[in-house]
Amino acid sequence: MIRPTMEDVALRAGVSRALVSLVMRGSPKVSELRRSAVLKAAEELGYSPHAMARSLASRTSTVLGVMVSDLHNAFFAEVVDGIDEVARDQGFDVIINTGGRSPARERRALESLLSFRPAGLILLSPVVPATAISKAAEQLPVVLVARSSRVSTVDTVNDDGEVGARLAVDHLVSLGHQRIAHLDGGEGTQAGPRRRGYVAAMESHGLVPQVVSSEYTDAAGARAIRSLISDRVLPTAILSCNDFNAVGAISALEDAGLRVPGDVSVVGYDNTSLAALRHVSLTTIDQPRAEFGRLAAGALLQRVREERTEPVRHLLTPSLVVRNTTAPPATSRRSSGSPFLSTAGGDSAESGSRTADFEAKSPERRSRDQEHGGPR
Amino acid sequence: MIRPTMEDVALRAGVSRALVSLVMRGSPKVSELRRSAVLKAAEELGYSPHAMARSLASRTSTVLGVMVSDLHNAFFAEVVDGIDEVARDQGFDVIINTGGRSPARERRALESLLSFRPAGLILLSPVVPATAISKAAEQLPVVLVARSSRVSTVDTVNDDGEVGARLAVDHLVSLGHQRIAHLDGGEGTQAGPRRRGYVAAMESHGLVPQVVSSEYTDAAGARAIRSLISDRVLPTAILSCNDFNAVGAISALEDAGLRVPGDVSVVGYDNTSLAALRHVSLTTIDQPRAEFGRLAAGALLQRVREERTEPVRHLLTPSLVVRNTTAPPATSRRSSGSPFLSTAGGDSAESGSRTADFEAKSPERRSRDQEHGGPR
DNA sequence: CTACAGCATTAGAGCGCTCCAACCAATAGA
DNA sequence: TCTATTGGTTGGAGCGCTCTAATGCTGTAG
Repeated sequence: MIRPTMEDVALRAGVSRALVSLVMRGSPKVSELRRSAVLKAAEELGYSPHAMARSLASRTSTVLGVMVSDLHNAFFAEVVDGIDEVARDQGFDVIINTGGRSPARERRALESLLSFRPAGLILLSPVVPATAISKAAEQLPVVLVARSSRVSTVDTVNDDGEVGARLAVDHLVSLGHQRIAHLDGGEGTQAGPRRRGYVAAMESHGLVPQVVSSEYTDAAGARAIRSLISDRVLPTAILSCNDFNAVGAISALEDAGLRVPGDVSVVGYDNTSLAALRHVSLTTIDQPRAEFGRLAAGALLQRVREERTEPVRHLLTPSLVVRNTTAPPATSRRSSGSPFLSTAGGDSAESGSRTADFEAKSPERRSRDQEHGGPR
Repeated sequence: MIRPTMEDVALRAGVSRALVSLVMRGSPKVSELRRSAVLKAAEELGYSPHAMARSLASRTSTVLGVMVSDLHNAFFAEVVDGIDEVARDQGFDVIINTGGRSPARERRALESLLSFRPAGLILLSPVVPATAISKAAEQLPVVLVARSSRVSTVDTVNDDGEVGARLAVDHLVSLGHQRIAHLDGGEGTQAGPRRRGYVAAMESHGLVPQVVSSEYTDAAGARAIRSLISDRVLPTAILSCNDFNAVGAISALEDAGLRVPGDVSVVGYDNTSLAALRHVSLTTIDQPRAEFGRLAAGALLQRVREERTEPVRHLLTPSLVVRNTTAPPATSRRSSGSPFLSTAGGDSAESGSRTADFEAKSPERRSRDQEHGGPR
């Protein structure tokens, strides 16, 4: 249970501790003779450097701290992949922490991460108050992902929810839909931009927005649909605030005897692995998650190396992924649809002519099966 | 960007560094006067102790390292929840790392974790060779979750896959099924016990096991079903190796015009959040994941405190969660079923009488909606 | 008045490492 | 021959902290 120190290696190799240090750091100014002797001794002793002592002595760190607000969400796993990739390339280690979406726990997690004196911090969608973030930013470089900030010492990486919502609306309009409702994400940080994008896109097509209050869960999606049905104001297409919500919406629609996409089209948001399951096969908006991670790590390392002091605000463009939950609306003339579909509204007739100007950005259909490994 | 040290606090409070140290560690042998003076100075300076310097000086650590083999899998998130809970209670910090299911990356992740000289290590379903694990175990306490080991210095926490598979088979038999196939998990660590449990359960009911080679992905589940259909040996019930596989199987069944559970019942394994989605509503086997984490952390801390030296092997009992993908088989007399159902086999007629002796262990139906938060 | 607790406080060594300045050949230049 | 120069090597200070032993300071007993 006791690990050998540099002193032990030096003794065994018959050199000084300082020389061992040089070898361990790959210094070029060590003779081949000594180098191999040291390496051999280290190998025999099972020595590996003590990261904390090293960073204490060098007053630098090769560690990046990452706080994940919610480990249950696979969204973050992919961001971490991107971070990991860049960090590894540049010789940095990553340590992760989680706050479980609770401000108190997150605060503790932040403190804990800080106590390691990492070179920098990446916070994935943190829920702690902005003051806690800017306080941390006084001590080391901080990058925020999926959360915005106005503090000039922190960089941010976000997706452009307005563009994403617009992509979805354009897609539905190009299919011929005119009555498109948005199941809103409520308080969620990204709900605002998505809602704004939806409203703006609808208006730019001359259509009437219909925002239904909902949440980021499948239960909330189902609830919203049931209320639309009982109010007899069900549209021909739904844009959910995220994939979970969309899946809940689909269930409720099917429970009511409606077919997706036959009677109602549904678009999700996030392109979680859930959406890619053939059983679900959800048309949705994809965010370049790994790219989020790469950009975040890149921005952080720039700060760490003091190559930049002005803040960077990455706003990534999401893309549309067309799968099997969207289709042209059932033509109202044939009226083959359900009795739930309301006949009111639709005061814009010319929107069909805009179909042509739609074009999905890099639609991806690649299978994501690899990602679904079960526990072993 | 420069953090204050203990020295700074001492100076400002007009005391010695050693006294500050005592206050920081909550020592009782400090007068109230000095204590508050120190605390005030620390607060004003925004001081917080340097974890690495502390652990270096004290030659102890309050950090538990956790290596997660796959962050994308929500299974591990819940295990981490359990670990976190216990660790926090006992004043330990948790740092997480991931190896992305690649032995090479995992090895590096292990090294990285080790370089922090944590008090102990928990490895969640690692794929590194056993030698790497036992080498690590020479340096600090190690607990394995979802992977077994024979090394006497490492503790393990696993679910009893044999019992889980038996629960599933018993459930299906109690519904009247006799032709039950198992879609096998192949090389996955837990696939063996599940397969053995399935075979043993089938035989104990006097039924003929039908093991179909598959994998832990939804694509593999679909593939397996298609081959069963084309071979005309589709049973009335399927026990998948995990939930993803089950969802793939269900899709393939539905694509072929079969109804679940009307024509074929399907049982998953793991009770991932996926299974709980109302759109999926999968009957499955639940593992007490948070309990895994709690037990792992508990076992680790025992070793850390040197309260125990003999290995501990936790084997937790899974439970059946009945949802909507299982039902009694379509009676063959009416033969309303599909042309795919083979008529061969079924050499045991008395198994129906065993229906009564089945009882699910703590079947849980509580909604897991809370867990499906989208990114914000 | 001295002795001796008992308590609060502190000096100083040291944890495993890095880094700087110094050192020591060995070679090159004058 | 003597001084620079270079490349390899080393001692020692110090990173921010803990911990042990020693210190000073009451207060009480002898």
